[in-house]
Amino acid sequence: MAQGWQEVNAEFMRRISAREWLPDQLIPAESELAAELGCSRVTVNRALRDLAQRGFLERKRKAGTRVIKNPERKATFVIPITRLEIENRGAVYSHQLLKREIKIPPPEVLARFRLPADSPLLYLNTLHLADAKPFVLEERWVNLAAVPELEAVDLQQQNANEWLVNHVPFSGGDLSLGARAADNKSAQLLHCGAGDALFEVQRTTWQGEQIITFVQLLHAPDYRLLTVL
Amino acid sequence: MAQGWQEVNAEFMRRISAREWLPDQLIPAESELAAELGCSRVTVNRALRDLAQRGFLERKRKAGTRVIKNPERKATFVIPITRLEIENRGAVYSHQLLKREIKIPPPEVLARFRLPADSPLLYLNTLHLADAKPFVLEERWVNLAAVPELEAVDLQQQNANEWLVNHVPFSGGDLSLGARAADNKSAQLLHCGAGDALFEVQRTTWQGEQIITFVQLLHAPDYRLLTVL
DNA sequence: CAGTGGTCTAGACCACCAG
DNA sequence: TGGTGGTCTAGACCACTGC
Repeated sequence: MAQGWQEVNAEFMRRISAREWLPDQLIPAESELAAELGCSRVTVNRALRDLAQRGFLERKRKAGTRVIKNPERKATFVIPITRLEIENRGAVYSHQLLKREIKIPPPEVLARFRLPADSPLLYLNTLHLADAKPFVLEERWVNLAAVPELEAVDLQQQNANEWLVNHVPFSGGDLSLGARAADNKSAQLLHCGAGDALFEVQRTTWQGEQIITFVQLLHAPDYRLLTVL
Repeated sequence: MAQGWQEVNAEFMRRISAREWLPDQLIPAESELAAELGCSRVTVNRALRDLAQRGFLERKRKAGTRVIKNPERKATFVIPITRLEIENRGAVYSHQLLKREIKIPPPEVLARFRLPADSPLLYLNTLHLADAKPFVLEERWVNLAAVPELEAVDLQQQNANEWLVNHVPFSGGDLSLGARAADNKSAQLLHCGAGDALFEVQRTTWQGEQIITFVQLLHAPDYRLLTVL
């Protein structure tokens, strides 16, 4: 007789895998399952809730619980702080602030911030190095209206990424991954050839309705983002 | 007085954001918080468990619960079935099976399968198209010892991805994302220039100890993988 | 050892929504 | 409108682990 919710969870998982519960099919109600397995309904609920969160079941009040046909596999990536990512590889982190200026960004950047056409933003261009070798080239736009304190920070010492993480916590954001050929300037900075295929990450971060920062990361060749399904 | 666990959760989140609970600092025990908020300990537990799962708290028996210093942002991507990904964009899906043969793979592939040096695998080369335009080029190796039924399937009709999803459910896997320059053959198939920067996904899928398949996806230029944090 | 989180139970009320 | 999942409560036992 199953006791813990993890055992119950595993048993339900088995039934799905073994096709005892068919895709698109309703499964018994919580109370029935609880009676069958000899545990409380709360335990069944915990197990089913977990399976639903992991994408194997769909639950609706009154309608009941059904098995999902094509369970979508989800991959979770950790969005690391660059310094920690480098240090976790056992390398020494350093960074160079290549440019820092307040200016009006190009229209495609302004559009992301949903700001009027003449809004100045803080532009930062930073090269992050691992063991003194170029690791990732960062271009960042910061909405100073949202984080005015950043203007006074010495970004030679602490990079903007880290300062923002520590001072503007728990915001939302979106992420876009792709590939881009290195232009001449990037190639020079990253010590690679012009035209080399580089892994690119673009991230917009906001808090509430306000957009805080837009950052584009161009990684050195051969960089790969890894995860487990 | 907070009643539901989501309210309790939000209140705790507020305390973290507002630095009432400082990073690296222990927070009161569940029973204390329950007394303070006037709800049961289970409700507090549910709220704290959620915050821990989302990476804001670290919980240890006896040691207590503490606020994490640099909360890691996590991004979740859905790993789509190629056909559905294309159809969700409103395009018509089709695919071409370019090659299908059973052969001994190169050593770097064999190593991923953890198989002896002379193990033959099923090799599949498939081009997936959206509205008849090349979308992604797939190279796949399948361990037929793990899924012998696949050998008899007509993969002109149903692509291997879909067949595997529907017949070998709920396996684990790992994922690697990067950028790669198009070689001549890939460029021709994807209708792009040789050397173009392409977004590459490599995925290994296993069930239990057995490795089922290794697949490499080369996306057409300008493809981007999107998600929300 | 003792305090913490992890979990189970039984019973209860409620929100939702398909029929 | 009744059945379903969502959740709360109070009390209890247990596993882990820092002291």
